[in-house]
Amino acid sequence: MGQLVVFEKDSLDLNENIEDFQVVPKSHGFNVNVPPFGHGNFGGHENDSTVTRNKVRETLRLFQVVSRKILQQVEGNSKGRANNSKRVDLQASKILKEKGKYVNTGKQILGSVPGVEVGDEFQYRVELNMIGLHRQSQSGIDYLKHNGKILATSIVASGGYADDLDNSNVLIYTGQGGNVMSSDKEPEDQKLERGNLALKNSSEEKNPVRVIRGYGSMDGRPKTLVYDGLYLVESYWQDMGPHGKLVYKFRLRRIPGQPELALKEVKKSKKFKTREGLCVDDISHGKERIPVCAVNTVDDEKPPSFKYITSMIYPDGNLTRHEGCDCTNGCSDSNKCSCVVENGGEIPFNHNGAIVEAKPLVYECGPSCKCPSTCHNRVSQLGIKFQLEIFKTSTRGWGVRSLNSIPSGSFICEYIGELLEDKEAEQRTSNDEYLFDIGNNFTNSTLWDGLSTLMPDAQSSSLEVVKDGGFTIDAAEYGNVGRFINHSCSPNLYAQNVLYDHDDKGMPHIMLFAAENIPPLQELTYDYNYKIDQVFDSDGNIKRKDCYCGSVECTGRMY
DNA sequence: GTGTTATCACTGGG
DNA sequence: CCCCAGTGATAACA
Repeated sequence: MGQLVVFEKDSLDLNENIEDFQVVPKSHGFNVNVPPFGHGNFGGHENDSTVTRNKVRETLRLFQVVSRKILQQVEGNSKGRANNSKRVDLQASKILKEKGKYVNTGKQILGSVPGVEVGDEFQYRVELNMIGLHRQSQSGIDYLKHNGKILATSIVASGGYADDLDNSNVLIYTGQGGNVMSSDKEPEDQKLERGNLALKNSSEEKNPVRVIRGYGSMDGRPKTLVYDGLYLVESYWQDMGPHGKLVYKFRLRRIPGQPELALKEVKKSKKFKTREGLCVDDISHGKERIPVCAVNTVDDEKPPSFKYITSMIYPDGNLTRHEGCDCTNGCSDSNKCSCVVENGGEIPFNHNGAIVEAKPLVYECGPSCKCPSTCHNRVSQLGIKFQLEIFKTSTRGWGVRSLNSIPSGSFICEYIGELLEDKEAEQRTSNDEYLFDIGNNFTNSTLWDGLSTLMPDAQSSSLEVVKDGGFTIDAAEYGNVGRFINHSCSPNLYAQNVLYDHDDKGMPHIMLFAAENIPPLQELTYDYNYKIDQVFDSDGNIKRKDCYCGSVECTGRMY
């Protein structure tokens, strides 16, 4: 057996890494894989690594939906039996493990993990475990044994100790042990064993160590874990800890050549006000609660002009008013609240405002309900929550991205414009780019394949499917930020039909929600759901449009 | 194999 | 917001 590990430049192959370590002569040092930035949708080739990427995304997406469903039950707006445990993360991960949805389950991996990219975000430690990024459920240092010697594979820097979490490429990490975290035991000197020993060995062997950083306070609720890439352990020493006992300290330096974290880029640009310099102006002209900037670093083009509106324009006539509920003390009672009943007995959102799962149609409480605007059954009607900006892409015109991290299930924005009957839509000459065909909007997309096998009761049979109403939303002249969101065959958003102010099921509001955790500056996309050779012009000829989303699933044609 | 223990979790209450 | 105790699952270790 040779030395350690790791990855020749072209050996991203998952199976090789799992079956056994590759042998690289020590003198060559470590050849580090630098994965592409973002979610790997751009310019990818169909090979094992992109396939693995999709598996990782699917596993995480399923986990997020399942954990939200369990949380929904725990929060008590459910008819189901109450579950005692509040650890929705652990319950959800157990289900996925039983169903064999874990990824990278072979031997532990030193270096990059297939399918995981710098900047990927997570909400729970167990997510790291599910995809083989960091196996320890609580411990911050993960390691493997190779030829009788233990080597660190990954660390989680959550700020539980006084670690240096600044924006530099250097991280000072405190070792484990010594009863530092437990209050009921006497603190003692940390020993050079377990994780501490592994980091020491990694320092000597100069093998790459994955770093996952936690942002947000330990007890403050919103916490995000971000995969920060590969580091080398430069040095280690003993230091006096805050409790008067010796602790180990490790200095890690980020390996150059990896993409910068978008999180840091955004912070930096805000600090130096460069983003304000990029921002042409608020395209909503103050109509959104949060300004929507336009940035263009590609060319001189200005955003196209249109009239910004924040609510749908309906044709003259008779929209049936939504019959509201009479709840004055919360809308959680599945029997009393008529809106909850329409949703199949459960509020489709968690208390933090995340949608639980995709449904054919969601009923929010509305203007004719007696409940206040703080009702948990009002989410998408309240407008944009994230700092969105439109930006010029290199191949697909303008696109939309967020400056904030977006947790899976979050509401993004409505697709707003003029509602037209399809007859009228055909007569208009609006650019296809700014049309949304409501009939296309099937929620049973491939995004959620596999969910039903995990949660047998996932879809209640009583829910109606939106009929093909023959309506189109035209956002060419009047619209909102939603008109700029591009299509992708491998999207990170999905379109959800919602009713709250009227009852016409054929023309629901089109609300876009996050289908996964989305890092800052990653382009937001959804599946336009066109069918190839099913789009016609006014003369009845088949129309074609090429797709440039660049994802593995992309057929090259949008329609 | 099987029991024991350590662990930069997580939750909810005060 | 901060601190704390109670409940936990997982993997390493004996």
